[in-house]
Amino acid sequence: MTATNVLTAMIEKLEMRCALSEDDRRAILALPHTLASYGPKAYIVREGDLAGGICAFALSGLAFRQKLTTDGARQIVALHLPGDFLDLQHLFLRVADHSVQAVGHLEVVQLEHGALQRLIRERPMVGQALWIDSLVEASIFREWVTNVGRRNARARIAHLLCEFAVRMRVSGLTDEAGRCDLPMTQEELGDAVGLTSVHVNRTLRGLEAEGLIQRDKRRISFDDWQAISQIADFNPRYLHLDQVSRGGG
Amino acid sequence: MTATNVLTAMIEKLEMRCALSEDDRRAILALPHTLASYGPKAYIVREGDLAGGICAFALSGLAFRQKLTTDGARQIVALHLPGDFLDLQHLFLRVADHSVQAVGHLEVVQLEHGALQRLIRERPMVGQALWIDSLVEASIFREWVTNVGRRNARARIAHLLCEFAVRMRVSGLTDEAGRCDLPMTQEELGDAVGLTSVHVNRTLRGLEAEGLIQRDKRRISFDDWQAISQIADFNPRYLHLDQVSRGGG
DNA sequence: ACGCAATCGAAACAAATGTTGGAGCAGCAC
DNA sequence: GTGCTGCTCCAACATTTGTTTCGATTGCGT
Repeated sequence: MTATNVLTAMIEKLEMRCALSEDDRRAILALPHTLASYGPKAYIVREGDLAGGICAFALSGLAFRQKLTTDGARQIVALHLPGDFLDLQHLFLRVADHSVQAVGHLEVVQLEHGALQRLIRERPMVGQALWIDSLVEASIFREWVTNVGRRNARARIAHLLCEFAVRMRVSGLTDEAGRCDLPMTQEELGDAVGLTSVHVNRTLRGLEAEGLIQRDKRRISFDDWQAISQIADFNPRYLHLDQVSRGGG
Repeated sequence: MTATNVLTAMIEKLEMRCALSEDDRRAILALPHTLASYGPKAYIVREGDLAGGICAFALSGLAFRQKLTTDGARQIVALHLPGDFLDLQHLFLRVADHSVQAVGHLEVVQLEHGALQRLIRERPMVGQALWIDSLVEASIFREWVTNVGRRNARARIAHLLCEFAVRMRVSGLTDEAGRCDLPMTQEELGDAVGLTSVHVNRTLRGLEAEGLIQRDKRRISFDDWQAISQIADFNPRYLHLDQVSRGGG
């Protein structure tokens, strides 16, 4: 992947958030940046870090955000796919309140906070697009609170699958058949939906027995969208996929 | 409360997020605004609303954000005190993904989205302060995911109390003794921490029996901060109270 | 191909939390 | 005051979810 289309991917993402001018795009393409890659379980940001360094944009691979409790339990609070900003959430904060970790192999573009902040000051529309992106992430956090707080195990897991599938589809990452696989261990799944891996295993086997999902090794997929999204109580509104049409504020 | 010190409260809040210039403050004071008040359970924003109208800043009273599931369960995803912006989260979004509701009697200043967006464009530092405020809210959402997903009933409720107490203290709303009361019904408490009101009741009685909290009618308070915050696994880092010292980005 | 480590599948049992239903009590409208 | 209405408190019981443990399987490095 060349330097140019690396930043083009970022422009595409931002244009999903609000309309940009030719000057905006030029300014983005002029950003100083470096490519980096992380191995499985590598940390991109670590809770407690003094932020203010680097903001990454994912090109390929998966990552998640997580928090730890004092007794060692982990809660995954967000998933990230290619095309997501990985720590816009810390852009203006002094110290990281959570960690960001690669799932498998992960490739990113790194941008310095300083450069990004300068861009935001000089190209307000780009700033707005970034702001909107962080607001959409916040909306997803709220849905996760609801998912973990008010749905049972079946619905929680189904909901996670639905969110993942929709986001993959929107990013053009599903296969020809429109299917996609979620390559997480059952323990990671549990940490994302507030369950133990044992109960995730039970629930997953149940869903498979009912013919609602298929599993192959560590990958989960499904093809009856209607059925699974109903079980999940899934309404994509919170993903704010309609932002494009808004144009600039 | 006069129009002037109404906006002064807003300036104070924003200066907790980043340093503002004299011009910034003047621009804020020049904002067109109206006062409004809501009765108990009145909606300030309703899920599904086309956003783009009004952004409120709370002057007195409590409010919370909530989402509903299809089968009617409610999840409260945030609490708001005097001095909080009530729907910065929707400032740039087309349709509201959740509701904001008054708890008791609530007084606010209303600002039009258009006016706010103009202010952001003309005074970038004010924009940054608002952005930071929304990032801090997002951080609180993440902590709530963790609270609901990975702590037991005792810890969850204690954590909510701790968060409330710290935020009240920071806003200068505690009484002389540094105590504060949380005037929510047990059902509302349950909806905030992902439990039923029955289990909230059990847990609350347990905490009181152990001498960790006191209750008077619908109000809960405590005075052994050490004890309660340990039970809650409470670490105030996620509230990002240290933003002030950062100055401008 | 071999062996180690991680993950999955599974069962028995334990604990936490939810459900239902109802009694008592406070606040509020009249 | 009287009668509602909503909240608190409580108990019995049901259900979901967690814990522990272990064998089977898979992935991976050599």
